[in-house]
Amino acid sequence: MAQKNTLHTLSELTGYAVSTVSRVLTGQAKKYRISAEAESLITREAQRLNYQPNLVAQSLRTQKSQTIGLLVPGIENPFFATLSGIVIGLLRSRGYHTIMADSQESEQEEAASLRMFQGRNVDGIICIPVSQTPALHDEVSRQIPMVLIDRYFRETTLPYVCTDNFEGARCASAFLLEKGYRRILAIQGVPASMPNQERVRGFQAALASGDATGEVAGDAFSVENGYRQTLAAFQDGQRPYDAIFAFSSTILLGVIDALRTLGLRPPRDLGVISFDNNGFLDFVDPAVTRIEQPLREAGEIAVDTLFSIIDARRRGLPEPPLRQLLIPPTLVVRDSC
Amino acid sequence: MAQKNTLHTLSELTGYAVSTVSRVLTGQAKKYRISAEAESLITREAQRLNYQPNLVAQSLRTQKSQTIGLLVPGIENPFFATLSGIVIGLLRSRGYHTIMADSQESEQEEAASLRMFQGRNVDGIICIPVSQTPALHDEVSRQIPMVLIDRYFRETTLPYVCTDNFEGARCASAFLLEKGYRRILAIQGVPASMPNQERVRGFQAALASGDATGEVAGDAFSVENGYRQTLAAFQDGQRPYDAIFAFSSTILLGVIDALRTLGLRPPRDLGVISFDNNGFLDFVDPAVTRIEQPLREAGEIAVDTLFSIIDARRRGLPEPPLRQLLIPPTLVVRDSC
DNA sequence: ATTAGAAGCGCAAACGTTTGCGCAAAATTG
DNA sequence: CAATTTTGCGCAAACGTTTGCGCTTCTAAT
Repeated sequence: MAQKNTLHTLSELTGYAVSTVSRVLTGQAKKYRISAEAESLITREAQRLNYQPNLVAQSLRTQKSQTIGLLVPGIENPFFATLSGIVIGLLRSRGYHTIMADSQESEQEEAASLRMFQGRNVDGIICIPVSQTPALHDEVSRQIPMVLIDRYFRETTLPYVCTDNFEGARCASAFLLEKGYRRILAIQGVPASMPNQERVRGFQAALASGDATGEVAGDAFSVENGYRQTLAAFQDGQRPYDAIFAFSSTILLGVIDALRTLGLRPPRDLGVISFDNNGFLDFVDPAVTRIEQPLREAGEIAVDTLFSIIDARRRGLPEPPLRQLLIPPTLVVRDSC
Repeated sequence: MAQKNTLHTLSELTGYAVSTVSRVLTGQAKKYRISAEAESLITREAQRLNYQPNLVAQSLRTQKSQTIGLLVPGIENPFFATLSGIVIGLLRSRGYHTIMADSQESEQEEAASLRMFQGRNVDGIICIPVSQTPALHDEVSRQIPMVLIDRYFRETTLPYVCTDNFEGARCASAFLLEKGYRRILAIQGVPASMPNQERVRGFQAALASGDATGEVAGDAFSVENGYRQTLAAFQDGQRPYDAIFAFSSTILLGVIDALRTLGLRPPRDLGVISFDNNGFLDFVDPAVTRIEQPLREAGEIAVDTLFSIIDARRRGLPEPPLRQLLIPPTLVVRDSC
């Protein structure tokens, strides 16, 4: 069985008190005027034993954990996976660890995870919210700095950094109209989520100004949903739409699959446009015209914002100005419409 | 500022001792014969205050954490992201939380992460190893149950569950040969990693039996690597190979991209085959023939194995039989060769 | 009327740190 | 040489739990 080395064992081995050992190992030797002799003896012994401080005890004592909680609604979705990867990397480069939770789009799970974060003394939370009301988030964020990413609440005092989904959807829709499409089917994701609502709004705003018609269907950011909705719309050889606007790349895959089943081929038979960045979209046949979101930038801003709050609270300073940001996405034109 | 509720505050509010409160809230009321009256009062008050036990203190005291450490070599790779998602989900369904670390293919980072897991009292570790020698892993695993997934050490007493990469690569190569391809370029990932080495072996084993020739190039599981190697191989209009075997879906994307640049089109101009499962591969033009790995099954076995060890150690039982598993992958035939 | 057992609960130690305070010895000063 | 300061380090409390043990009080049995 491996050794369980504590300050106490080091104390016994070196003959110095636990407190002295602690001060040496936390680099406070100078500050507390520990002799060079003691310092080198202790560090040497710590090296030899591969001493690893018990982070749990440390955290209990200092009320910090060098850990950030990351809450996403479904890690299996490549969009969230990519975003998570970016955030985890950024946190790591700041010396912070990440504890991940997955709410699976469930408010229950979300609440449980937030509570768990509280109980774990995480130093901050980055959250893609699922719930409709910010009550719990507000409460938790009074104790632990939190910033929202990708989704946000309409009226909230929580900082957030999200894509300007309204503008993105408007822009995508306008592009379709410009290309001459007139009957557009938008296949949406989770209807209650803010990005989705904004995309619906953007879609409708673009339609409002012209003579085109549009409809919204669907209920999940999933391949299945894309498949199902497309099949349903084009059943019996009908062609009620001449373009499809998929609200995510997962939905898009379902659409493409369904179109193949139906024997329809974009852009010949109808136009297709999507949301989300995903390198794979360039390799789909045909390469998909899409709205790309600045994920890395969003991640960076979110992490920055989070740490500025953490920092301010630690030093007892007033909270930094509330940062609520909508980053404009960009249209990437390819061959699908 | 939000309330910081501890057993102590509940104790004061209800008039019962901290220990009583603790026992009630951990469901030990019967066991310790706490009166129904006390129990209901305490639970009621805990509800009202939204009491959330301090998991850090709990963990320090009980030496458990309800947390598993997950170490991957690069979360941005969709393959690892998918696998992570599966594992996180499985752990969650067992009531365990996940703390994720990313070694970025660096031994240094890997070591730091494993030490971090130790310091955090995680109850178990699931690891995709990066290091070449199992020394540290062996040491850590004496203290904390660990199972390897996806990659393993050649001679190790650590349990693992991985794809049978030799067989997968052999099978893919054999398929190419069968289709008549004779000059094959294999573009590999991280050369030192076990799956990669096994794939190289499988590739060479398949070639050995016939009259075909093959070469191995590349050094990373990345899109760039695939792109670079393909371009380098086919420069100056040369056609030294009639098929490419990409060792991962990321590499594959680079290959496809390069082929487009070069004006070559599979399967007409040459055959292409890949490793990895990734739903997107069906939507690439042309749909990619590939070796799919049973990710979910692997995740399930890994988690099962881990908990069987955790369980055995907790109850002081002997370790369960060492489980070292190679799961055979499956060939999925599409249109790229 | 004593006593044994049960019922109901509290004391205090322990988990491994960090840190304010204090104390003795050595060094410096007047 | 006495008084003061500096040097070097240890004591013990605290973070919030869990849990072995033991202390009362009550009931019931002898």
